[in-house]
Amino acid sequence: MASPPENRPRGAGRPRSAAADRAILSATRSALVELGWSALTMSAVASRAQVARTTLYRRWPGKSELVVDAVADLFDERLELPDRGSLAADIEWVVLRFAALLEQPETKTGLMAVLAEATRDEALRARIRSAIVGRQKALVLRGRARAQDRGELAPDPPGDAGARQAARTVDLIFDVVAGSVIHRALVSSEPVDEDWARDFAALVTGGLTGAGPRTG
Amino acid sequence: MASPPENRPRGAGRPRSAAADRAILSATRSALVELGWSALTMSAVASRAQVARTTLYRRWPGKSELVVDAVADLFDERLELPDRGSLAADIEWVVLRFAALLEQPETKTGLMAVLAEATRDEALRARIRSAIVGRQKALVLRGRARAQDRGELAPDPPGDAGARQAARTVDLIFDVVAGSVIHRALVSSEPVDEDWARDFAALVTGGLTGAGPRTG
Amino acid sequence: MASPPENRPRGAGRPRSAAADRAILSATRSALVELGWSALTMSAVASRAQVARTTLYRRWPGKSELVVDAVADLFDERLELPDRGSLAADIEWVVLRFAALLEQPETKTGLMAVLAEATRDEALRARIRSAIVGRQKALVLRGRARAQDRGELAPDPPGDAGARQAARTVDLIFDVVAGSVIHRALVSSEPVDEDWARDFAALVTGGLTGAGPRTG
Amino acid sequence: MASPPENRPRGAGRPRSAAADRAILSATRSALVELGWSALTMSAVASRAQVARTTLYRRWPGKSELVVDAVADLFDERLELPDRGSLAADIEWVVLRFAALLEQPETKTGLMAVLAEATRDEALRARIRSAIVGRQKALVLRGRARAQDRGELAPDPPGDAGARQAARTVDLIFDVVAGSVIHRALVSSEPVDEDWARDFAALVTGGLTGAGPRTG
DNA sequence: CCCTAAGCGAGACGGTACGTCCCGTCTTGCG
DNA sequence: CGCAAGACGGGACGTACCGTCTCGCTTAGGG
Repeated sequence: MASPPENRPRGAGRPRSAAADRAILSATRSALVELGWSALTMSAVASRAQVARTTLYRRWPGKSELVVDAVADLFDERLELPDRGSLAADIEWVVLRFAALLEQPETKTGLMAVLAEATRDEALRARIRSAIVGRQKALVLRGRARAQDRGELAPDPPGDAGARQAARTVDLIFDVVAGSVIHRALVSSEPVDEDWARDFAALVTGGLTGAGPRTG
Repeated sequence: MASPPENRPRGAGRPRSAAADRAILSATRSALVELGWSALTMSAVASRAQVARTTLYRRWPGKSELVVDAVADLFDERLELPDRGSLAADIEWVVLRFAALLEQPETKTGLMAVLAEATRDEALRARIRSAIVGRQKALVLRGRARAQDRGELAPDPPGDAGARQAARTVDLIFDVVAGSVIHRALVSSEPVDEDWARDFAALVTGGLTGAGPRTG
Repeated sequence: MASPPENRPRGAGRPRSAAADRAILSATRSALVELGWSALTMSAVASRAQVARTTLYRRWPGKSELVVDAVADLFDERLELPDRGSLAADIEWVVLRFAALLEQPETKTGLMAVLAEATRDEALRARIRSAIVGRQKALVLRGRARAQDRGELAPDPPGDAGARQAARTVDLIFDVVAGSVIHRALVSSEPVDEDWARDFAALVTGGLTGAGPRTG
Repeated sequence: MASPPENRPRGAGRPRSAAADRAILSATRSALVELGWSALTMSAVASRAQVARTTLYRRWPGKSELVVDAVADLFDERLELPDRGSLAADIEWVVLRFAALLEQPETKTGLMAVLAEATRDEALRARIRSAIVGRQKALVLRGRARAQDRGELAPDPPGDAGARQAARTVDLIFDVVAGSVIHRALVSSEPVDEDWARDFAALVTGGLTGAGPRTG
């Protein structure tokens, strides 16, 4: 759940309203869709959330951080990976699932804007990774393990070297899957439909089962 | 060369200074690096370019358009693709080449910012595609043709269906290559080094030469 | 002693801390000196008095009232009028005494600020008159009586008309003395020293003993 | 005429609107009357003057300075001193004239507030003296000269000592007249009517013609 | 001796004004 | 007409206080 960091002493003083938190994040998302990043103002969010502007600043340092948290919620939804029978089918499913997320205007606008803002701000980048991107990586891990169980992929070699190699592969797959879908959807402005998903899954599966990355 | 559209009547009055154009675009790039997108102001550009703010507005409608033009220049550099002997080696070379471009702070910041801005603006998105992204696609075409000459990839089937199939594959490869590199560099914040490029190239080559996208 | 009105039911519950009252008024005075009226905030007073902001509001309705009470204390000091032997000497003494009070930064700032605030608020003006200004008038009465005893001034004529006439004169003297000193010290920004006091006393004594106000 | 200092380079750029200046000062005065010092905001002034808030800040650093200039205008009115035939009558006239000024709510509120603010700010105090208070002193000089011509007052002794003595007397009278009237009107909250003016004039004339300040 | 009503600290809350910065437009005067 | 300079109306920013409101914890009487 996305919300401002709660490392406050607690005990003294009136507690913060949890309802306000929810209202603010929700208002941020809807305002983001209607106004876009640059026209999104703290005032707009505040008035939509029926909350004073100061309350926003009490919880978040600025627009970027607020939007990151607001957008992160959207990526919190079900991350289950139903077993579709084969590695290729699993990949297709993930791709379409992710694409559906990027279809939603709020996700699209928010994600890109926040990424752009993060270009110059490593702290923000880290926040994005932990709040949004990182948790998607679990999917890759699960799908890979399942493919190994099925015998589609070779099991990890034992030992430290094997673990390192596995991690490298997971990172690679993750960048390829997420990056390709984002690029297709947001840069090329072409639909990520079933056809594309099938082509993409075939490409990746072929690469993985055929040669696979060579050991460094 | 990026510059403001020149569909002006021409003839009467003092002509616009070409030197100003150059100074402005260059100032925009340097300011973008130092300040980042959001802190980049027209005033800042104007004072760096030793130019009045009015002069900027006479040539570009706003910040986004100015930055797109300024950044586009950077992608105009050499797009040659030396023959490295194999498909995998060619891909590696392209990846590292592109990564080097993204290392430059101006490219990184500018590209992401402009993409984010474009999320809500199809006209801007088109401008980006034609000015920046599109011309990269030529590389993919050339590399693929070369691999077909070498026999690494099957030649395109004849007829319309074959051409469509070829176009689909080119688009796919392009999204995969560009997207993966961008994601690795700008989201995961991990280096796009020779090791990663080799792994990536192996993955893609395996997918292409092994199964390849099935015909829809 | 200045303090918040105590018309509270009394009996049940924890009684208010008298120490807090003292700390608050003292903190108000010191803060007033260091910060001036406009920069003086309830928060500043609270933190100096080691007291919660709420405690202030429980006792005073706002800044003006708090400052009036705090400043009034300063005018509570010794109001004795030693017999200096002549009307002129008595006036000199009063003038220098008052000037010394206005030298103190807390009195100066506080008095003017409170007067300004009172310009639009008759209730506050009344409070000031009764808490601060009014009690100074006793000095004039005493000095005048003494001068009449000495024979420097004519005794009050008997009857109502005489009393009214006496009251008018006292009011006049009071405004002249207080007003002149305040103007010299706070507007002209010139020192109220012994020379000035002597000149002033000479002027007033001359006016009083010579012609004196004619009967209306 | 009160207005922001005009020590700007001049020549380049669009000149400031003089109409705006007038509108702002006038709006300030009316807002001051209706709202009082503390409720007077820059926004209120701006909207009354049909001017952007930034325009205010371009010309004055803050509220205090703006109000000083606005109030100063009111003291710019006719400062003539008609010859009323005697020193006492002249003084009466000046007193009533000044009192009439202080009756106007704008003058009253503005003057006191500005004086209070100036208590802690010598620069502001100087500005007040030069813009408001100082020019009133000319009246005293003229009245005194006229009384000397009439023979009511002794002529100034020649030489430096005489000039110094004259200056001291003028300063004294000025503080006494202005201070007494202000105190009567704004602190005692009593009317400065013809009766009071006559009493006051009698007191001062008596002091001047009778003993007068002794030589230090 | 405990009960209870108030005091008290802390701090969140809805507001409002501040003074600054930038936007995009407009008016100047000089080439 | 281009151009530099800079005023203009407008709007968002982030900060500081305001006066009110909840909290949980003292802390005195009064039963």
